[in-house]
Amino acid sequence: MLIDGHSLTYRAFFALPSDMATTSGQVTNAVFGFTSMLINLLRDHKPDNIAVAFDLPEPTFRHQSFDGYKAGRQETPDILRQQLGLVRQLVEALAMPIVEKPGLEADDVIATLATRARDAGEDVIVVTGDRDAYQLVEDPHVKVLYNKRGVSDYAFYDEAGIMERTGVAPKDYVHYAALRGDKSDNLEGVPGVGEKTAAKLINKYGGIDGIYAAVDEQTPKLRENLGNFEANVRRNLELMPLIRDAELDVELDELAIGAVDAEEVRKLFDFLEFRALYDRLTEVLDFDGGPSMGDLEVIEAEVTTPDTPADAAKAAAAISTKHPIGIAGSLVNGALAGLAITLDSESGDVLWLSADHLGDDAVRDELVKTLGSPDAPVAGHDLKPTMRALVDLGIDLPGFSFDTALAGYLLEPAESAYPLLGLLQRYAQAELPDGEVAPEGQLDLGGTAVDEALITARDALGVSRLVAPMSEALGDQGLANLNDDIEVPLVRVLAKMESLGVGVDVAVLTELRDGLVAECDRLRGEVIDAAGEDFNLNSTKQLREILFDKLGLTPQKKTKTGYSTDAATLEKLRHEHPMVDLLLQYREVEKLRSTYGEGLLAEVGPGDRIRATFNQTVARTGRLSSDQPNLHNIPVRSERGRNFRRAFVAAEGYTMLIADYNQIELRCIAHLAEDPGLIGAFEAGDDIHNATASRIFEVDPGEVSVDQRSKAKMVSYGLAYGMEAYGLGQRLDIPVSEAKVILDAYFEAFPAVRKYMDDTVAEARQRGYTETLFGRRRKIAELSSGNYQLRMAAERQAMNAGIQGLAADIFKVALVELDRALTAAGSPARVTLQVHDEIVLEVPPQVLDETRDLVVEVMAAAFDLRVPLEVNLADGPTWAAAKD
DNA sequence: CGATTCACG
DNA sequence: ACGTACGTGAATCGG
Repeated sequence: MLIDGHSLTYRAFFALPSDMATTSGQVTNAVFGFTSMLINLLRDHKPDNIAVAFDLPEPTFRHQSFDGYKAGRQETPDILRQQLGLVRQLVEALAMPIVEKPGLEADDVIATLATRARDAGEDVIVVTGDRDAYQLVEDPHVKVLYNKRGVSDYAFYDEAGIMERTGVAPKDYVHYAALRGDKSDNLEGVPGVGEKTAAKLINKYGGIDGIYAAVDEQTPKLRENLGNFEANVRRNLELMPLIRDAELDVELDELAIGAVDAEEVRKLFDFLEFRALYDRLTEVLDFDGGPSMGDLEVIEAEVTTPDTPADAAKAAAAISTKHPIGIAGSLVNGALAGLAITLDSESGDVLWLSADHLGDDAVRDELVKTLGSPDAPVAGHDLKPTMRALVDLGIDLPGFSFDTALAGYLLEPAESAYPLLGLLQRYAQAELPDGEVAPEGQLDLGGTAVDEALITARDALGVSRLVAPMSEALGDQGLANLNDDIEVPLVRVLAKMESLGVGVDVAVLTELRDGLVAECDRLRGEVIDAAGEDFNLNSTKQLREILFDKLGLTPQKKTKTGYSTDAATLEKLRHEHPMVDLLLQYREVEKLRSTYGEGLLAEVGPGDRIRATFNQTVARTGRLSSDQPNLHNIPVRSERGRNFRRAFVAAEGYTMLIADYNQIELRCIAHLAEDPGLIGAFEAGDDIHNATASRIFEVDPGEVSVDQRSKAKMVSYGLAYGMEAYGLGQRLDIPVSEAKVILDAYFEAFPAVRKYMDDTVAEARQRGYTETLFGRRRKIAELSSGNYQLRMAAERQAMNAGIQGLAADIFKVALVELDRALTAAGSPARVTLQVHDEIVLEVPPQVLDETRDLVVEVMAAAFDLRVPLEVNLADGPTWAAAKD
């Protein structure tokens, strides 16, 4: 068996997702795929002898044919090149001969070995994803196992197989391929000659010489093409035959599988975290590499359930604060039904406190002393909901120091969820037992079934086991500071914010809702009148039929399911029919009615306050997100929508203080790009859009028109997203050509910005991920995609990640520091909301002035950028106080 | 549950 | 020839 290591590794790389990586960040998709293929080959074909060949360029000078002829190939991505090294290590550890020679490609090595083996009367299987190998099948001893795609899709070709596949005999394959050319090797063939024509010509005339001897017999077009591109064909005919008589420093009888270095294999598979593959390997190769790595330790908890509150208090007092304390809460409607606390993570002792016990004052007092100590290293998995419930009980966790879900997010921000079980398998090689625990007569302990206690206890124990390995993984990736100094402290700040909630004036909200309901009904009637037919205005499908079929309006753009009816489209159709304008009004009012009117009212909780959730592990850039309800998209841009902010009110005896960063993302760009023009403008405190417009349009700052300023503003905003001329044109409603002129002028005026964008993309492509200044990583896999669309989208993500991510990191620091400063000052002011670059506080009017100073000071000092961080302030009885 | 639309930074 | 700005969450329709 002769394996083309290069070709199979390539195939594996492009077949498997490149976000497959070890906990320490090494991408492993190609090695994984190659290893899996290798194991299957050994299992299915049981070769007596084997060799793996790799490409090896000329060490000092470049071979003529290497340069020109491979020039069209895409450069090997870094994350693939690293893996080629790992594949070699793997093959070496498995004691399989590697055959290669400087200046030769793997397929030449294979051709030489195949020829020698054939001459020695051996049967040969060539395994490759390279079609050049077809030419080797001319002898019945040689067969090709051709990797069509992926890691398991092969075709096994003998002579007849090649005939069937290509239409020519293997001995004629080179002539056939010379006509067709080879795109992947950048060899052009003859235009208009494809699979069928090439086979027909070869079979009729025997070969290239025969074809050209009889070229006059062809149709005029074909004759012309054959004539014009004869040079291509002759060159291909020179380059395509594989070298069959290379001098190699191995003999056939050396190609045996040697003694496997069991320890080396074990170490390598361990590093690559190939547990399942290791088991598969031991099944096909006989060696003793120690116990299977697939065996996970099963974590079993020993639960202590105190009988009386007095016992519970005693147990709570005995909680040791020496080692990581894993805790897990059992929540019912946001309230604690029980709390599991690990006592000894080694032995598996876990204390279970039921809701009854938690409600006991003596128990609570002891918990405040132990768990509530700043020295208690409390850890949890997605602990914020539990923490919020504990805050409600008056128990704070100042020693809280680790959250496994949060750590999982920092290590892999692209995951959609971070289940504890998955983290245990991945980072601790352990799992929790499954199955029912108390099938009959479930003991009732303070309102919670005993199996709930056991399940929660296991979670707590699992957490305590994860702290060490996950801390190490964070350290390895340079994420320790981000975790310890920002994300973990932020959990407590957010828990407090969520627990407090934001005040709502239900009367105002109801009035708004009622007004919108009435207006919605009115507009619906008017739209239907104008349309001349009753239909469901909320159905885009029905609306499409009315607009484009019945009324014959001009379609603008298409979606997957038909013509679009979005606002940008309707805007353009306004003049074509009176119903369009009414429909736009309806859309606006209906959105406000349903999402904000009905939606917010449904979320109002005790004390007329809305308590949303601020998710810390959702946004892949490091931002927070908000749900139930989403308080990050309360209307502000339209007059009518802004009214909703009047319904968000300060509590009795408080006033609202709203602080937001001025242009934080643009400032991040200025800092990251180190653009002198941008930095200068911010340092001078200029109106940044005016200053930008002045530079783009080359007019004095005093002469900038309103139109120029708004264009500059749009460019600046689009910048952080990697906007292109087309997008700018769409948004400004100007021709793409004009948009391109503006964009070019921008990059002319701020050259460092373009350089930053280019460098960022290049670096991300090299490493496979982006990194913010704070070390926050985000994998971006598609940067090497062959799909243009995917690749461009990935580039925009890469450009945006560092900017949005830095702004998010700075904001989080500000939030943590502000909470700390307010606590240290014993201030009665409190944070009730955050919206990406805005912090909303409730402040007693007596301390308003000092709080304003404190907030500005803390926010401005959150991070030292090359430009100042400016903070805007506003205050008033409602959230609507802020006016921009 | 995917698709569409639209609210925010 | 195609598609075209990043990141979210909620409401609604319709298969």
